[in-house]
Amino acid sequence: MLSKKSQYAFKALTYLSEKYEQGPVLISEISKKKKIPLKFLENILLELKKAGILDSKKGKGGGYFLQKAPDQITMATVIRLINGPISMLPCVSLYFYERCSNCNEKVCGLHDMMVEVRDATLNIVDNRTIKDLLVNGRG
Amino acid sequence: MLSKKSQYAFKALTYLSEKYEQGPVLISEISKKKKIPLKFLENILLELKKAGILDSKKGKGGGYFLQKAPDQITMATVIRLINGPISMLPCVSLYFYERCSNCNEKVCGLHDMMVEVRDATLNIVDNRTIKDLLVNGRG
DNA sequence: TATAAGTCTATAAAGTTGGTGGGCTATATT
DNA sequence: AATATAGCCCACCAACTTTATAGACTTATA
Repeated sequence: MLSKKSQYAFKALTYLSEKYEQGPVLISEISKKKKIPLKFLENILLELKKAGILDSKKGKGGGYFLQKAPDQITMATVIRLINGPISMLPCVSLYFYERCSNCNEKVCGLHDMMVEVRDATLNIVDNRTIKDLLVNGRG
Repeated sequence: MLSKKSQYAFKALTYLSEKYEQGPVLISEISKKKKIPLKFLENILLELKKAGILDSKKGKGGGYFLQKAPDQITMATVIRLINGPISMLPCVSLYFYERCSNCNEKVCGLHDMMVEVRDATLNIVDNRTIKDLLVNGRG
């Protein structure tokens, strides 16, 4: 399941997409409009910034804004950053791989099945962007 | 990600599948062979029993055994029981549905996308059983 | 009735999640 | 230069979940 933090991140990104190329947006504005706890949102936005998804400006007239176009930010990137692995097992993860302790990946039925699930999921989240979150005034 | 508990459950079910219709198997035997903490395994097996997946016999000569054939126990059933929702959001879950707090499902891009992910995942885990976990002496 | 083996209840350590508080730093304006 | 604005950073915390463990209880068999 996606954490609440991830859901907040998507709401914030949706909001910032609507304001894309319209200058910096205040954290407090996003917090208010999307009903996200201010300080928690602060952490999330900072994380998105450090990952190169957002950028910010300090001082008066400052705020946060998208660093790339909405259709250049994939769902997979955001999920991995804020939520963690997309795979159901560490041993099938592409970005968070960890060896299985008590089983041999090469002869593990569960492994094979989870690879399938991973690929089916990636097929969607790798090919969708946050632009897809705001079709027809949605969000 | 699947919890350690889920992985233990699958290992135990794999082992019990190999011994299907060969009489009760001791918890301690499964624990030893699959390297699963005994008391933890106890809880897991009991849960699987209460869900009608396993059955047991007490006293001497007792133990656990599959209540259905391995190919009659879907992955989805076990995951939902031991791990929880398969969906990435409560608002798209079929078995653990919960309404979204601050968004309208009918006009939510994230919702729509997560429905896709759910269906792609279900398409696999609904059509695989624990029999598929033990192809060619695997496990 | 002794023993084997599952069942039930309770507890607890460790880690994760969701959230807060307060001070620091950079920027714009006057 | 002073001040106000707004993001940055650090530290902490309560609640919950995960991963167990301990011990007493029940039931079946020989």
